[in-house]
Amino acid sequence: MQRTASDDERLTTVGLLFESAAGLRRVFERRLEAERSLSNQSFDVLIRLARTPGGELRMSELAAQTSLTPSGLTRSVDRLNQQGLVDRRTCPEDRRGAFAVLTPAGQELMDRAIPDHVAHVNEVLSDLFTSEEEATLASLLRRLRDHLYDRGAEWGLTPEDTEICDGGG
Amino acid sequence: MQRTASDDERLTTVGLLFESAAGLRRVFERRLEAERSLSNQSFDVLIRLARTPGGELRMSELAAQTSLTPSGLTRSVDRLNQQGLVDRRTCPEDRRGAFAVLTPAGQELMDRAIPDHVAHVNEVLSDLFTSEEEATLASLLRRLRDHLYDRGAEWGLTPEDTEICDGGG
DNA sequence: ACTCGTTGTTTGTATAAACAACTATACAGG
DNA sequence: CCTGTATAGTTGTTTATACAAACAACGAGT
Repeated sequence: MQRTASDDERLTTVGLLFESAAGLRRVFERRLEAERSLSNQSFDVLIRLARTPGGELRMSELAAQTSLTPSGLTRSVDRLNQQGLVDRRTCPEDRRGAFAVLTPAGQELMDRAIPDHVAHVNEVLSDLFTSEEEATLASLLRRLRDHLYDRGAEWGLTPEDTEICDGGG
Repeated sequence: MQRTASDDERLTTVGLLFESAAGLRRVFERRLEAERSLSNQSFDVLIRLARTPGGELRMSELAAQTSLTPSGLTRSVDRLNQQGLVDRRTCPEDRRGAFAVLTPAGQELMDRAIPDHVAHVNEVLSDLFTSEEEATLASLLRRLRDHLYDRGAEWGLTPEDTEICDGGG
């Protein structure tokens, strides 16, 4: 195997990636919980609905986008439904299928939550990277992600493990 | 707020970071489960014990290093104990305390698992980045992690959220 | 020694997760 | 049509997680 960096550098880089992701996730989690009483997962579901014209998506599509299992999504939507943020709508053309659809309350919540989230991301990352550095980071990470997702099968990942959900977060 | 990149670039970068970390985590998880019947979490606990002279660590230390809650670590060590990989040893100087210590079987397992893991990391990342690119990525991620962990309190993180566990993987 | 407050770890309880089994619907072939 | 098979979602069961309470042991001050 051709190595372009030492074993230790590699392990450290991977460790840093995990720590950075975990740190960011926790920061956003806290804020969402404190300000909106929303779990990261709920927000992830809601933001995908909010970004879809009509505010509705098939359950299976939503499951793939959020990296949730079908049963996980069913229960996540159950909870959101109990909170009055999401409704189910049976698909007219395929009566097996169901749409998850934002309620007016859910839409209204996200109309406020999304700009806040964007501002929060900017706040957390402000003054940390130059524009050029940020572009470099994005480019390197994109290559890593694409590499993992393109060749995922070689490393034992199933297709649904490699669903890509851009802009998520 | 001074912005050095557009909102969308920022969100995309964050999304890429999450997807990269999730992808890597899944790849390692599959391999560890398939070849060693070990969860990522178990491996994380074991690797820290294996890297400690004597192969033992206080429960609280281990919890901090693995980002597990104390109760989570208790249960994790319970499972490892049932598998015969870890034992508990009461601390002589402070009888409240307990050490988690690798059993011979656990030590032997890790003697084989760690080199395999390093090889796997190299395999997954081989031919993806140049040495220079990898150094750049590590440097940018380090700044991000340090930024998050230094200023974590501002974003609502508690001290134990920001324990640093280098080389983890 | 006795009490008070603190610390390290474990346990009780509720919430959430994954996996597999199930229901209902769709579709394809005879 | 009728049957077999695949697909969309849901539900049952088991397992893991976090939070808080319990417990045991330490240390300081009296």
